[in-house]
Amino acid sequence: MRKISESTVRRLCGYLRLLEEFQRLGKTTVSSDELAVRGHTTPAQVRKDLSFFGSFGKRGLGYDVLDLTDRLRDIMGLNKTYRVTLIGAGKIGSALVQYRGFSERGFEVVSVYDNDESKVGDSWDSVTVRQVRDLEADLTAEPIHIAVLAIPASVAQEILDRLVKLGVKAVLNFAPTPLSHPSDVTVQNVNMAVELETLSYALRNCRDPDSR
Amino acid sequence: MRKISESTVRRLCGYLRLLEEFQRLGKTTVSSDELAVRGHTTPAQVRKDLSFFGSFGKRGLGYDVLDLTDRLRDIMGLNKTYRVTLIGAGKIGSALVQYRGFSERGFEVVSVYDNDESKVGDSWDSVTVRQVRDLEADLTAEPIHIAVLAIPASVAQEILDRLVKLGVKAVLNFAPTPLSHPSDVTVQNVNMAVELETLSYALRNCRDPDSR
DNA sequence: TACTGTGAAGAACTTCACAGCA
DNA sequence: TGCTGTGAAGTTCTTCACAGTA
Repeated sequence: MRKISESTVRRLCGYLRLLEEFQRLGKTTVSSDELAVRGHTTPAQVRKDLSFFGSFGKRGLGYDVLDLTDRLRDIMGLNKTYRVTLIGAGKIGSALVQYRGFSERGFEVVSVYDNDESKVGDSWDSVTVRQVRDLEADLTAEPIHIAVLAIPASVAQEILDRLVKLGVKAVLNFAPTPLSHPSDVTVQNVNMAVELETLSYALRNCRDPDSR
Repeated sequence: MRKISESTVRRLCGYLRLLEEFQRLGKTTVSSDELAVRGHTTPAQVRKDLSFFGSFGKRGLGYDVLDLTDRLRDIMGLNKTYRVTLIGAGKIGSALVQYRGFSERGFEVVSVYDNDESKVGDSWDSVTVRQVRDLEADLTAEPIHIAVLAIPASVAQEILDRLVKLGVKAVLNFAPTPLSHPSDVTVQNVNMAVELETLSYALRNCRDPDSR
């Protein structure tokens, strides 16, 4: 299949969320126009995004809500449960593990690691915090699909290297530093500082934030 | 000034972080090549991004680390303190308020709101959780620069509308729903579900996650 | 008739390649 | 000589516009 751009993939996630909303509202059919208005994009964009994967609509009618939901879930690989491990038992990690959207969408946190002995052994929901030095032994015994890095920038590369050696192919990185990794490993970066600074830039350049 | 793309702005944040790193390492001068390698981009991209704002380098030499840091901080509007309010005193909100990178970079959380009476009055660090119905009175008395929405999708639009009426021009939204807002208001969306689903898509489409 | 699916046009972004300067 | 700054070329992404069909 042709290479799909990251923006398309991210929009597909959005359509999925909107479809679930339309479903709750009792709609059985939806047009590219309705998806576009609700999702702040254009009908052409919606149709183009979907067309990369096939023809899911009916001309003159639109898309069947349930059918399109299923197909998108399939395209996104969301019809299975993913085993997730969290590295770093700090505040961000804690908030993430407790986040319901996580498990609701099939992402199950099966283990938490930290190198701080005072945290090791703590019980988090149903999982116990383990020593990060046991990573190799544990992940070899019970492989995981996705690793979440909620650790300081200074140790992120080292941990990522170890995860890559263990065969992990998908990583969600909260450490504010660019990480090197083989091209068959996907690393998604989430960086709060970048989001805030983007807002700072917007305030700075569109209007003096103190001028109102 | 010409319109700068969001990708450029996000990369500028990255350069800033790298410059601080180079500074800690004692480097006084840096080339577009070094920034590119460390930031996983290209030298041409670095130079082009910077060139939108001026000529900060010396031909044959590179960029002065301290000088470029200053100029970038200025471009990004990071030479001032921003007053931030957090709406939603749940887990995400709690993790955010405690996040040090926040205050270190000049983003000061000055108030927290919730509509849950059992949370109102709680002390969070130095701020007390307030009733969200006091939003109008409080923000009129003491305006803020940035609002962070850590609330359910179902109430996010309503709260945003109230914030817009109060003159807030920058919002960081953690609610997993597209929000409508005037074009002079900047809304940055952070959506954990999208990040995880992007990883799911990558696992699904590059290699069967169970095949290793 | 109403809306999809899609080539083709247009816009935005990235990379190239080289002139110009310390 | 070495590296920046920048038009021009190349590539990717978005929008247009219309043929096709339920």
